[in-house]
Amino acid sequence: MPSSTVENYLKQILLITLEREEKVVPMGLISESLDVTPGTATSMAKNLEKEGWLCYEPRRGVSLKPAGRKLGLNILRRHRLLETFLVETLGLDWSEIHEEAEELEHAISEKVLERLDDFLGRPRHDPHGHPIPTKGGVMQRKKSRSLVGCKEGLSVVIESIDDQERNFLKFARSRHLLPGKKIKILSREEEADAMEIRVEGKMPFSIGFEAARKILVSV
Amino acid sequence: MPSSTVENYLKQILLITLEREEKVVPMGLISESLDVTPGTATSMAKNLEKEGWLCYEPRRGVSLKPAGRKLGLNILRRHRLLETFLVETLGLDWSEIHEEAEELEHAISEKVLERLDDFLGRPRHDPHGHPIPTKGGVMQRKKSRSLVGCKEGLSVVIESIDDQERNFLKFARSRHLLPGKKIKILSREEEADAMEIRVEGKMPFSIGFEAARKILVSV
DNA sequence: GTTTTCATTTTGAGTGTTCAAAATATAGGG
DNA sequence: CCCTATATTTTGAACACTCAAAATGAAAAC
Repeated sequence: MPSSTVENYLKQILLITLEREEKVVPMGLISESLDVTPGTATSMAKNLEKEGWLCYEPRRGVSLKPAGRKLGLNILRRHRLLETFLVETLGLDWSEIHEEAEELEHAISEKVLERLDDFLGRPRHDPHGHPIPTKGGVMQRKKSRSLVGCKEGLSVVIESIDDQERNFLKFARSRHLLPGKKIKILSREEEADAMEIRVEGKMPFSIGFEAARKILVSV
Repeated sequence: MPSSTVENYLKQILLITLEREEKVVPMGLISESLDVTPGTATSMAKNLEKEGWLCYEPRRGVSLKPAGRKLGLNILRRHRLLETFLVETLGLDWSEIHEEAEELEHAISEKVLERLDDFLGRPRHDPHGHPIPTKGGVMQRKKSRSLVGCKEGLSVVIESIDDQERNFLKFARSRHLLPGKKIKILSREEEADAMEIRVEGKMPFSIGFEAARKILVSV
């Protein structure tokens, strides 16, 4: 039975793999995202290789083997289902569910997870708009673009919010930047690193490129 | 923040303290109930003392300090609320919830726990009939007697089932031995170590003293 | 008052995970 | 081609928890 440390490494490596669309993940990204020193990530990578979860190529990085990918997806499923439960059923705030799910995902059994899935009505997306992998380990990956790349005048629908940071999520909710909402890009100011947008039915406001980058949309 | 190991030790020590109605808990009972070697229990007791949870008197045992008692009660609260949730909301079987709750109790935050408590309607007893400590750390202790000590002809109500063992719980449920059920003692056979009982509305059957001991009742 | 028995403690070691700091590769710029 | 900046690896140590097995203490049996 893999420890929660192992589970965290594999989940994070999976997320980085998907994000970069690149099989090999350099050690730096791992140590940074898990907040451990580089040396720790290296020694852990060797352990994970010995246990068959991934391949470790010195000075290049790691790449998930099928077993590691499967476990990573499974943890992601747990995480996202739990987040959904915390918001839908217990009414927790969008901005505080990540840390909670981070703990619970390692403690919940397969059996309880499936019951929870039933109870929630087998949702396909979590509250952030991220897809929930199926029990079989399948996760549909739609190529969504970031708000930051959208031209003036365009109307788009928010697909997901790609940041777990508390304060950013609070901001997003306060401006009604939620999955499913329609928004229009009123103007772009290249020099000011900002754009002006309007969420349907709300007041227009401006948002910096850095923040807009975290908002994924579909046309 | 106490580790789940610490939490487990304190919860178990609390349970033994309550059961024996004796402040000092000998090391043997601890190592047995947590399934660790005696040496491990001793060295852990020293750590727990250093951290202020309890007093350790060599060759006598440990006794909880207020902090340890409080944390123990808190873990017990988590455990029993989670068991209730697993049965009431997710429909898990009575006999399988103990192990599940055993894991989750260390991962759930205070905040989520209180939301869960609200969601469940602030139950006072878990599915086994055990009292759930309040948020403030109060647990009412009714002196209930065991079925094994009941005389022939007596009618009693089941208060709780004092065993977490899967197979025993399965047996109990199959015979409708559940908290709240009324039962009548039809006869006692001292020599046979068994008694014949009838659950209200069901067929009579006999139960050994060993099993009857685990069933707590009120007159 | 010895001896036996049983519970408990000590000792020495191992596992998994982590860090800080020193050593080493690799890629790019001069 | 060398030199520097950066990413990565190695080393040595620590922490929390665990075990097996030997040593000790205290109570019970003789």
